[in-house]
Amino acid sequence: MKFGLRHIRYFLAVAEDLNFRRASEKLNISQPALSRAIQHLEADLGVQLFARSQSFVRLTEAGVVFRDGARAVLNGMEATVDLTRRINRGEAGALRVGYTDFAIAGALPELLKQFRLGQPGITIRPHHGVTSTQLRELDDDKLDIGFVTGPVRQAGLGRRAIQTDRPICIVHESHRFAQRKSLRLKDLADEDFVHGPAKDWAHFYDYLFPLCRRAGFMPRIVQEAFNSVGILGLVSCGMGITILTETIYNFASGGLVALPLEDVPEVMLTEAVWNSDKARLPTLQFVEFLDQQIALGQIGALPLARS
Amino acid sequence: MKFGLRHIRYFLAVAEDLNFRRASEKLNISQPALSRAIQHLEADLGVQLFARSQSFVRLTEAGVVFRDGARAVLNGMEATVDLTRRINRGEAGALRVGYTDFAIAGALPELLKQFRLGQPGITIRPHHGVTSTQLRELDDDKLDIGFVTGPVRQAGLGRRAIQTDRPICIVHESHRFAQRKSLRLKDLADEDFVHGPAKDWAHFYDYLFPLCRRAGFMPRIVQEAFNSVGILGLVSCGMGITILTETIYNFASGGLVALPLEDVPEVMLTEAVWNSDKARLPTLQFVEFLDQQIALGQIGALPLARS
DNA sequence: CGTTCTTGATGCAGAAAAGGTATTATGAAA
DNA sequence: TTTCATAATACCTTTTCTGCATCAAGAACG
Repeated sequence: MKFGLRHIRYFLAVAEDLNFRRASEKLNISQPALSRAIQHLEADLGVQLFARSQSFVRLTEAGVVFRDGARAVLNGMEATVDLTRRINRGEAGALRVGYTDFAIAGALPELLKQFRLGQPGITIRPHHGVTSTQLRELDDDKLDIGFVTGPVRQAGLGRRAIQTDRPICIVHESHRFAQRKSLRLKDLADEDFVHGPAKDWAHFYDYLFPLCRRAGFMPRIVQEAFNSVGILGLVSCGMGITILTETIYNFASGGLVALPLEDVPEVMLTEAVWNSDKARLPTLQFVEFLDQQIALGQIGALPLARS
Repeated sequence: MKFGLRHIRYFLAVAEDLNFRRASEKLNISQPALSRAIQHLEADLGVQLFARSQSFVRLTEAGVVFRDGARAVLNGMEATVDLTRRINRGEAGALRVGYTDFAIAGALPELLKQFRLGQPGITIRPHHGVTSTQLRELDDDKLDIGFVTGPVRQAGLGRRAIQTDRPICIVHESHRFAQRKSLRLKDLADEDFVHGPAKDWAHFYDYLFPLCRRAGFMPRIVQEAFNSVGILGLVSCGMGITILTETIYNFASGGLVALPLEDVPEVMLTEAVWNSDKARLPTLQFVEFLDQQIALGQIGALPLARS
């Protein structure tokens, strides 16, 4: 195999036209150069690819087989080159995105959707994980960017604020609290609570329950649902009240009233973090995208309060 | 795309070793030549494929993608070259084989099986067809070789005798004919006949029925089976007698007696025929194979009588 | 801390390959 | 026969590739 891609291109041109002169013109080379290139190819293969005389040219049986194979090879090569270049420009590749429960319940889905519109070549690989897990995975280069919730005190990480969640109390419009402007935690001491799924919402309750303890009570759980939609549904039925975040309340249907909790000043910050050193191109593109979204006011540290 | 297969081979060598010097030795070129070639490839792609310093070489992300694609391309190219060469040598390709009912019931299956053992690269494409159809298809280059039965008087065809079939009368061992050495056609005038499938056995009956007519009777058909096994099975049950060929009787199970027909001297000759002018390599190889088999006495014009 | 070794890159000259122009040989068409 | 078109060949130029010698920069080692 001494021949190159050049020979293959020449061969395919002749195989299409079955005419050396016309093919040579399409290839922008002289006819003799083309003749000799084909001769070299045939000599190298040890196979006659064209049956030719001065008056006609046609493919031999072996020539037909070679043409089909050569076409496939050339197409494959072009596809590979194209993909390689797109990877190089960051237009293709994979982005491994970690997320916490809060991220996935908040801005993340829309964020990923928007990003994919702008970068359809980049495959998003979402990985669920709590904050500590994500930080370890970032370090082990198993994650490109993480959406983590809560304070992160690790150096060498780039970060952008995505959303701040403040707990709110959600009650049905027929509830005795419905007319009030706001609540205090201790007002909830005797209420029935609808609880989120313990496994998926662990982080939220790790944050909330200490607050309740500080207010002198433990929430009395009367119902548990599988997800936020379920929680809101049970509250809608009057099964009890719940504490969720503004973000999640945005998905609520009618008949519900959200009440701020006066004595809970803390907010839960969800951030995007990535390893500045190991950042690959798709990561950088995603960060750039995040900055655009922040500039547009779509995401950031301001609460997305429902008007 | 100015690079050639040479660049790809060089690239893959470096991608495997991640060491320019060792790779250059494996490629039997000097290290500077290899460095240059890789530089040209990268410049042509506009993509850095290797991250390198004086102390280490590793693939970039784009390099990994290019390596995988390039491997596939090179493998595809080698496979194509190999197939092309085998086609050229007649070791691969397709052989379109026509056959009549007699051929397929006789020597043909074993013949094709043996041929495929010796030429596993050649795909056999069997086409059923009566003699006249096969001759037309040979002429139209829709068939490479035909197994035809009966006299063929067409010029320009190569031919080899495959088998001669003489009709025999088959009866159950309890039949009154069973003790006889031979029969004459007219003996059968009052017998019940088991008939082969009209469609598949048309040629045989076109040959046999005129003989019966000459003997002054028409066979009285009492049963019809789907194939030769079915016919023999019905004869085994005592449903009637039948006339088949020696070839087919070779497949019979026990309890049956074959009786020669004294007054039927004609034999049915099955021949392989092909177009000498248009013969492609696989065809010639098959003819050569036939000649070998004839030399071995496996096939030919001698009747394969059951001892 | 310097020495030595190894690695990849570079300069240059010779070799090889590819290309172009002019021409030839051979069928087909007029 | 003449003319036309085709593919092949001859000959020379240009481009590309290669090897040798060498350089620059880390790594290994005493």
